[in-house]
Amino acid sequence: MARLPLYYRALLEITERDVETTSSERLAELAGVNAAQVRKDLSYLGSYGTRGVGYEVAFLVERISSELGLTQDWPVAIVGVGNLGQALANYRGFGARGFRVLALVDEDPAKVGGKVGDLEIQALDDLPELVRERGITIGIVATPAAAAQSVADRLVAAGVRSILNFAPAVVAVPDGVSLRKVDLATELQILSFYQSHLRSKAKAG
Amino acid sequence: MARLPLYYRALLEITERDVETTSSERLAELAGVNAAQVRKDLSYLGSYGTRGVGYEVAFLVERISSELGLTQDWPVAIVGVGNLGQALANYRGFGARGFRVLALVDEDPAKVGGKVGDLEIQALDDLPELVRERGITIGIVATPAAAAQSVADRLVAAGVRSILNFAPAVVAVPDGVSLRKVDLATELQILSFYQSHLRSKAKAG
DNA sequence: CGGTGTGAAGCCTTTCACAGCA
DNA sequence: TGCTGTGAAAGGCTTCACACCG
Repeated sequence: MARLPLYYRALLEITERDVETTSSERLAELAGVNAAQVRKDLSYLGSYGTRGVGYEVAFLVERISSELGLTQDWPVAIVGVGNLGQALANYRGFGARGFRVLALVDEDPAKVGGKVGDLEIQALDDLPELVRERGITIGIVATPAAAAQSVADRLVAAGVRSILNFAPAVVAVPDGVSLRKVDLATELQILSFYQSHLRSKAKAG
Repeated sequence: MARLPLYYRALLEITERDVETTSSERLAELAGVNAAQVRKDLSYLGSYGTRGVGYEVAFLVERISSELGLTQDWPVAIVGVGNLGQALANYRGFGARGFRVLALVDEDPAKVGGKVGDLEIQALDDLPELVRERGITIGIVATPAAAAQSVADRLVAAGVRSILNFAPAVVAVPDGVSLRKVDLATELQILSFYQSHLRSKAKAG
């Protein structure tokens, strides 16, 4: 369920305010969705609310953490150390929630051996070894479009089962591998579309 | 229509191969969607296909460009010049399609006056002036979560009607303003969810 | 009372299937 | 014959509305 991370964030916010209990309505507001939807989503995890009262914040945080698999660390490899790859490597938002960038890989021999923070950039051929030794479970593709499919193939071959693709290209993966994409140019084009048509309400996708 | 950018990209790929005509099936493959969907989407722009033959590539590129508003330049301002903001400022993928980063803004006085590439970082208070003078139409929010809402408010107040939010926070905007969000931590959490549940097929969202 | 849990309705998107035209 | 354009069916997701319980 793609909304769990939203609820998770909302609950953390509530926690910071030392509130012990919350309602679906309050959660809905913080997550920017409908209250009935919150209840339906949460009921999918089990009946953890108290009628007339609401949900116990601490318990729910625990429950969602476990559902999202945030109780353990997930070693991440970034392939393609250009502008974007470097920024992602330095981005603090990842480490905060158990995602640790433990490998940087680039095709360009001139970049191999260089460092970003504490991490050394390694060659594409080292991927299988890196995945094995560092327990990499998630691969981030931050290469140009042309390289994306072949990089994804090599990640899969190395044993990675989750891929986040930033390259502006359609990538195919075998069954059993999860793929998500973030396409910056597409996002801007969608905004441009709405701007041209003077409509309102681009969905926050 | 959120799939137009995909078709656009697919068509550009086809153009590079000097192919003059293409079918919905071929487009579907390149865009990673269903063929019937391609036809339905394109028919929404008008009946530009030839039965028994397919679509004329050059014409369709033209038509979609105009629909997406890519025939003109869109000046962009980036607010928040941390790791991510800097990377976005340097990212070539934007400029390629008419999105020009013409302003960098940061709240931190220590950063104001600094440079990223040719652009000088300016103060938040300069936003209205920047928007007016440089014709900014799109604002990119690359601040920490806590600042996101207030930055968005200031962008809107300055006259910006399209916002792309990278901060991990829910942001509200008035009617008439388009908002899209890109949440890196959420994407990873969704992958983590699928990984924990050993399922396949995370939708490429 | 107040707020959850949930069947049912409603809405929107995707897919099918095929008529119709070059 | 081949591929588009599109009505109709299917499916999925969201919202409503309310029974039920603390």
